[in-house]
Amino acid sequence: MLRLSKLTDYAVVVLVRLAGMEGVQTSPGIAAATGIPEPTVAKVLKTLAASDLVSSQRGAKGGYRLNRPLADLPIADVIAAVDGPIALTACVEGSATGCESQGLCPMRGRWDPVNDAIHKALTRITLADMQTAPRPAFRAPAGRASLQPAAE
Amino acid sequence: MLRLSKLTDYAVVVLVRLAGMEGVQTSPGIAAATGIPEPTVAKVLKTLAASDLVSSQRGAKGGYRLNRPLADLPIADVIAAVDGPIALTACVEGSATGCESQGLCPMRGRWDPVNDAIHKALTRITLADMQTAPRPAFRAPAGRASLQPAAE
DNA sequence: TCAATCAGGACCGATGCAGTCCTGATAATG
DNA sequence: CATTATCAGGACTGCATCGGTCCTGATTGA
Repeated sequence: MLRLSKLTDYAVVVLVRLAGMEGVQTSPGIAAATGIPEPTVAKVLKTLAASDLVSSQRGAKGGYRLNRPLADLPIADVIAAVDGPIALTACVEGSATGCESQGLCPMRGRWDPVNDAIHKALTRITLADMQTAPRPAFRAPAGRASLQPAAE
Repeated sequence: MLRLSKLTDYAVVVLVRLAGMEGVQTSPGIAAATGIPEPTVAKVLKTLAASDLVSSQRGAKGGYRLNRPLADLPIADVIAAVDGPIALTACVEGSATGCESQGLCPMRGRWDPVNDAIHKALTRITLADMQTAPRPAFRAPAGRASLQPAAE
């Protein structure tokens, strides 16, 4: 459980890749570099652009560019951009009309502290933290420099 | 996203209900008290029993009983019992054979710190915390003793 | 022996996600 | 100005998972 979508995982990979270059990068280019299928990369990029995590340049010589440095990009933002707001139950966030059995459910709103704790934890961790995580990509392919292992 | 299953929500409701009584309680009884359909309650109880969160007494006059007080029951345990281990991606937990593009994925294992943070946050919060959460069910008229079998 | 209750599945429908594709808008270039 | 490369924003489908129900035993008290 608590499984987040693959798209979010892809988004992190794409963003890290995007951070490694100065100019704009195209969807096919990123797809080739990361091994993620091109349509999927395009979809992820569009989603990230909609949330202002990346900027897009249309037309020929266009592409995408990272808006903020990785160290300033909490993973919570990425998850929120791709997977929607971070909420643990369907019964959360002032959806007064969502829960079908409001009168019966004795736990209404009880998940709020849990959600808050998770949100805080996810806001603390940035993509830079994930980039320098202990595990150093044991078989990094060509085109991507091997990351230095960093003790936590 | 990060949505946990309804079953987990039900489990919390059931456990809180279970904590309110001394002796054993039957599935139909809990179903009537909480408004959750009886088969679903039975399923939740069986799952919780499999994880030793509750004890069961078979036969006539049987039922379920809570094993530990709510204050000693972190929400992480409930989630793990109902929804399986807490892990954010499919790429996690030593599944060296799971990821189809190991060589390409530069983020292998990068989610570990995130998972760890979430697990810690979830372990800190117990069911007692959720029971006494700030928000007291803003529209539950009769507290928790609604016996209507969810006409919806 | 009989009835009540849990155990442990199988089973089906609905929901949501992953992934692909299509059509248009924009901008550089010859 | 025409062409081409690229993003924008959908719709669409197949698949997996989950929610929920039900059935057949095993156990135990009366």
